[in-house]
Amino acid sequence: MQSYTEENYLKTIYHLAEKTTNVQTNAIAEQMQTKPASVTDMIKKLADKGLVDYIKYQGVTLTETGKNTAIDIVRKHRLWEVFLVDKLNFKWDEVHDVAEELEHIKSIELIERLDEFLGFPKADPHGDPIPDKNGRFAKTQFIKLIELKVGDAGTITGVSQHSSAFLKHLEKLGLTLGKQIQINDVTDFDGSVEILLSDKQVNISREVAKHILISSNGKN
Amino acid sequence: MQSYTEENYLKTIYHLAEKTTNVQTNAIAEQMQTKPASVTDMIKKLADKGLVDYIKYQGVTLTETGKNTAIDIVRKHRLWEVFLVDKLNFKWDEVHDVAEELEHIKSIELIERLDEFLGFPKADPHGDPIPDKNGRFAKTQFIKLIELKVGDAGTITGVSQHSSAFLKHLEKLGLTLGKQIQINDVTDFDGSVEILLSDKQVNISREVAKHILISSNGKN
DNA sequence: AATTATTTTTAGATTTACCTAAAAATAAAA
DNA sequence: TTTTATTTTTAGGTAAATCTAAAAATAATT
Ligand SMILES: [Mn+2]
Ligand SMILES: [Mn+2]
Ligand SMILES: [Mn+2]
Ligand SMILES: [Mn+2]
Repeated sequence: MQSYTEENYLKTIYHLAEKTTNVQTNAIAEQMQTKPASVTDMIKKLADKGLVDYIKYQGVTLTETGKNTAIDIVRKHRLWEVFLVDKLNFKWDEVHDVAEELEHIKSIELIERLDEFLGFPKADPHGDPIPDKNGRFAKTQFIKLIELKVGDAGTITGVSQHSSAFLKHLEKLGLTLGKQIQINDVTDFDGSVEILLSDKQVNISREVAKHILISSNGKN
Repeated sequence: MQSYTEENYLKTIYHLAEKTTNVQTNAIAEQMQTKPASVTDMIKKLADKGLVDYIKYQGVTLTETGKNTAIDIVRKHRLWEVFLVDKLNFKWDEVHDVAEELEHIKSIELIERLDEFLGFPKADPHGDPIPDKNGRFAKTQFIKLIELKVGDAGTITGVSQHSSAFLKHLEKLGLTLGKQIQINDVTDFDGSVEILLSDKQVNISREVAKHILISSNGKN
């Protein structure tokens, strides 16, 4: 049984490991809004518990057990997000902090039944995949919108940035999950992208385009 | 802002204060499965925060703020219990421990929307009243089944014992909330009570009869 | 009223999750 | 390959919530 704090560390390490194989102390500290010294302390504890492999100065990797635990927390987090949006009418930019707390409720039964109640959803409100009760989930094949070329079309199926400001911005522009888009033009001047969305046209900055994930379905 | 622990103390004090005006250290310790010394420490902290009035050796009482905080936690606890039973199909004897955790999730928005989602329920699965968002609730007028006389009738509207064993027992006997009952007989030998329930007859011990709450609706 | 029993509080420790400041190891630059 | 910069760890300490053992206050009995 892990403490809330341990669970948060495991989840953070898991997410960081999606980008770099060896997760560094400083990266964890930044993500968790804490100090590197505190991270070292916690890493030692997690290593003692067999949840991470740790060699001094070489960063950490999750063990099988550690990874499974992390995936389970991710599963809970995403299921709760679906609940908040689908059932309680939260907006997709409002759910993260509450889910951050709810993910730590310890009851297998609860999460099984919640999953069923929600109709066994495959993705959360941000398009991130929800692991099933065995921790399995399809590794979704996304392309960043910024990588599309003029003429390319696709469907918005995810975002790689979960800040409320970013999500609110997308919402205002009508760039929500499931929407069909096509690239009309890429502005020479600032690299901003002109998108065709249903009938209207929308212009988004490079920065925004980087964080929209597209499942490509045409024109190439 | 209170810690989970502080919230649990406040709730415990609130419940104990329903029975005795001055809540004693030992009573809190027993209820919270901790030692009296720990309780004294916590009481001092709660007193410093203005949540309880405390005179050494004289026990504690909740201040207005403390009472409001406690009621808010009770509200959350009971709403989550309704959610678990109504939406996730938990049995009434399975919800307590999970609700014990869920009640500490800190989000006013969450609980408002949950309340609405559930249809603003007035009572939890055990018949206990759910305070509204201003902390107000009707003080329900119950009679213990054991106090009824032969011939008296009424409706089961609550229980004063929440242990899983007790609730499972009631369920098996068909003595669930909303059921109409009538007292057929009280056995001389052991004081057990013979109840008419729909068409069948049920015999319950004095101990069980003490913890069933009836809203009397007839024959007197 | 004195004695005994119960309740409550204090004193001193422990564990968890943090912190700061300084030392040690590793990586990057000159 | 030194020197410098960055990263990571250690050393020593704090605050929250607990504990045990012992002392103090209150309540109950003789
Ligand atoms: Mn969390
Ligand atoms: Mn999400
Ligand atoms: Mn609780
Ligand atoms: Mn209840």
